[in-house]
Amino acid sequence: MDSEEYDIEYFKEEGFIRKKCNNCGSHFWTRDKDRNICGDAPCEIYSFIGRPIFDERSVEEVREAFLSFFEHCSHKHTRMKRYPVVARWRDDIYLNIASIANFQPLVTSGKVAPPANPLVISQPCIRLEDLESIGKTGRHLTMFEMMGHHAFNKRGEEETYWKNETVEYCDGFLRQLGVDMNSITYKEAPWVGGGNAGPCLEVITNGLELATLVFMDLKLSPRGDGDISLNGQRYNKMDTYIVDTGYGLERFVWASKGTPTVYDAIFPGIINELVDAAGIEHPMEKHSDTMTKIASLSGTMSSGEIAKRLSISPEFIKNILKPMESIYAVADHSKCLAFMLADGIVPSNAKEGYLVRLVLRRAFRMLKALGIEMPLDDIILTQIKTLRRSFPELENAVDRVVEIVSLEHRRYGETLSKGERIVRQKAREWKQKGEKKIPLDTLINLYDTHGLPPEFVKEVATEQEAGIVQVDIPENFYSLVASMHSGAEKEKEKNEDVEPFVEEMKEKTKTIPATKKLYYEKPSAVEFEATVLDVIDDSVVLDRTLFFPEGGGQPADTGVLTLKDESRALNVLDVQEMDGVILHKIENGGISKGAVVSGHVDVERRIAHTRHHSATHIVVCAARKVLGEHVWQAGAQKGEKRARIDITHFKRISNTERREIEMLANRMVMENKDIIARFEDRNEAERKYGFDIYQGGVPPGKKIRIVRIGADDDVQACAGTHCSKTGEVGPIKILRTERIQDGIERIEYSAGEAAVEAMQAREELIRESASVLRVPHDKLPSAVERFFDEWKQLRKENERLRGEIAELELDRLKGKAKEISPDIKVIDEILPTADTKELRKIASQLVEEGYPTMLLNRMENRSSVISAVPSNLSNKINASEWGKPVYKKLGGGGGGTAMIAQGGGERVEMVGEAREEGLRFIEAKLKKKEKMIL
RNA sequence: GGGCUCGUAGAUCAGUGGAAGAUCGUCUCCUUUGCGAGGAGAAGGCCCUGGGUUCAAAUCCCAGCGAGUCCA
Repeated sequence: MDSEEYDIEYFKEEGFIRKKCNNCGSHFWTRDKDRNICGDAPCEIYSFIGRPIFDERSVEEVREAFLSFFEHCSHKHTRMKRYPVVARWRDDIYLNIASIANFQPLVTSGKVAPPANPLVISQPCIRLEDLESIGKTGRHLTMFEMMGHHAFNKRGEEETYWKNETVEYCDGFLRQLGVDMNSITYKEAPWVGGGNAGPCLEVITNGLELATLVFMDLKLSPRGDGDISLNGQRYNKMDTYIVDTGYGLERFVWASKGTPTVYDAIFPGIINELVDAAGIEHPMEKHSDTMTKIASLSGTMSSGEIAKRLSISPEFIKNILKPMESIYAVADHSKCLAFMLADGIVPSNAKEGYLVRLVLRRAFRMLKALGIEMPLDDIILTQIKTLRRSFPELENAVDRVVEIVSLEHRRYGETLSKGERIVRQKAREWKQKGEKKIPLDTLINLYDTHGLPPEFVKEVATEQEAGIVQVDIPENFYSLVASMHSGAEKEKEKNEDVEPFVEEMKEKTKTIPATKKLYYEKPSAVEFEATVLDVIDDSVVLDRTLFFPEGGGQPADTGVLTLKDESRALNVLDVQEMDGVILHKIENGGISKGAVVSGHVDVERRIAHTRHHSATHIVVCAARKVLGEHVWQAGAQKGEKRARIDITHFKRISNTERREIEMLANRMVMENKDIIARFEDRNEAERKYGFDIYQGGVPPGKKIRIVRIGADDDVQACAGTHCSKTGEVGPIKILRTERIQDGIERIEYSAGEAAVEAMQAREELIRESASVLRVPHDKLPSAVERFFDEWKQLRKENERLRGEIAELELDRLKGKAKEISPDIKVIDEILPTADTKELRKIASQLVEEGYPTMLLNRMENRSSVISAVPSNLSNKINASEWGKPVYKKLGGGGGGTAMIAQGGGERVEMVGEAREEGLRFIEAKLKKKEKMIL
């Protein structure tokens, strides 16, 4: 990046000098002519520990100072409310990682006007990249507030402000706080992130980076042919250029207090509670010198290096530093969880829900290791009590937070106790096999499939009762797991084939004016006239249309287009929208530009879709009322006969809840509320209704279509077709609920005629079942139960009787034994009705009494054979070989041991011959033996 | 969105193609003044559902339903 990017007038006016860091080689600006290093860690140690940079301020004070500074500076910034920590308006990230993330990608690309310009905000952000470092480094936080002032500029329009003012304001704000101006350095550090990039200045004092001033004016070029190269990727200039600043709220508070860690600065209360609960002492009480030294170095080197440098004893690390790290991490995690859960994230095995579970389980683990009994939900509630002054909305969620956290705690406990059993058993297995160590792939497998961290496996496996098996945990364990998974990722390439096609169609439709959407203006019309603007392959573009294109889970309309002149009808198979241009895919071609057509929409299909779409809004609304505010639509599909929505919820929807949702939904129908759909200004809509309107996704554009039911019972951004009154939806019948993922429930339902049909189908099911059993409908459950019980009893009775028959058969069969050679009496019989089990039972009895036995049965379509030989004859006859020719005769196979074998075949008519075959075999065998003996 | 693992007695699990098992719990009897403990015995299984392969499937294959877990 060129150095003139940082050629900023304010620096010159103020007498800043551009220097090159003697240590790291990066360029920086400073007022101090004697300064030769950039001032950033690791080039400089934290010099503010124990020596605050400015007067002590609380989190609230710093935040307010920042927001009002920018509200009242010469560019009057508008103060914005925070956005949620879960980035539901974006499909590339789950969590809100920066204040600018609120405005990506639609505002930053210039497609949507900013909600205010310039603006200032303090945005709670969550970053889990450095999860492992939390508590250890003293500066990492999973959840922090990024204070930012943003100015959105567009080329060719009047500039709000750019680099010069940004630096001037930063300087001014630091001066107002009382920071020594000579200590400040502005370090040049090109910034890259989220598909954008630009020059950037890091604002540093006393070794601590307080803020980042980004001048975002580049975007990643999709084909890699951009003019500007950064970090090995090509970028192009954007049409917009944006001031994106990030001031670390917690860092300012830390700098003002000079505590050893940022955690001590922002959660002193929680930390004291945890220290007490763990029964230890905060090391600052007795070892404040050591702690201050460690803290000063913590930005510069790893904890291992620090320990070496300061010759800290391993005992001190184990007994004092390690527990403190966990306490810091719990304090941090509990705040992170407060925001995640209150903003509606539901724990799950997928997506953002997995992230919240990850943090939850880390916190549980550390609390357990610290021996703290206090439940995590109590700690989170304490956090919320502190936070509610600034974020009163968190308090609305306390009941849900408590429920989710204790539920997750229970689940985690179950996972661990199950894991304990698994590990113990595996350990025993290895012990028996003589293995001393658990193999690495097993260790990885235990984590991957059962969620058992290697530390846990080690703990259990080395216990006395498990047999003390060695466990070696490699340093890079977690990256090994990660690399194992990355192998399967190449599958995704399929999607890339679709992209060029979409690009191509976009290119082709680019010059065509947007189609007029009659289906919004006249929702109930079914016929229209239009002119053909263009024909692309088998798709027709009209100047206006009633055909609804597929979108938002609503399938496309079908119908016919009739050519005015020829009165020829063309079937419309599919309708798609490309950047406002609607493509009608037709079955039979022969249509040309300029033709006038009349269109006719398949009205039955359309109405069914419309009902199901309105029903979807009603069901989600009912579900939110029954289950809670955290319910968020995670996908939807409408059809003619049924529709489904996936919603986030932390447990299974019970039978009662399902019925309650159904009742509430139908009540909304019966109240015949108005459904009003109209286009509204996006920013205004967001202000009025909040981000809950984006349940079905975030539509592009400055204006968005808002669908409201009743007195704003439900408000959503939605492009679909809707009834004008809820009464038109007709009955709503929930068909089933399904758990498609942990934390996501799918509700399937029918509306209108389809609902009546569904109810009739169910009724028919009951009627048929009842008539089979010849009982009235209401006796069905008791009758089924009775039949099932009786069936079980009869089955047992049957088994018992067959046993008795077997006993009785014994004498009869013994009487029919054939003396083939002296002292050897063979029994071979066909017992047509006996089952295999019975044959076996009888045969084993006879064998015990010394008879070689072969028994056959004759079922409807197969015949089974059992052959058994007493042990004293097993050297002469092999039961398995004896059976072979018999199975063959029956057209099947079989086998077994020399003592007992079984088999059979499907040629039941051959049973008699098969039996003779068996007899011949054994005669031959015994006679031969006899001869040999003779 | 992708991967892996698991569904067998009330509970926890063995069994991995040739007669459904163990431990705990339950019940009955013995022992005891009673409880506990001990001894003897018994009951309790659509081996998740549906297809397929096989002479034969709890076991192998496919699909579904249910549960757990890891990764993006």
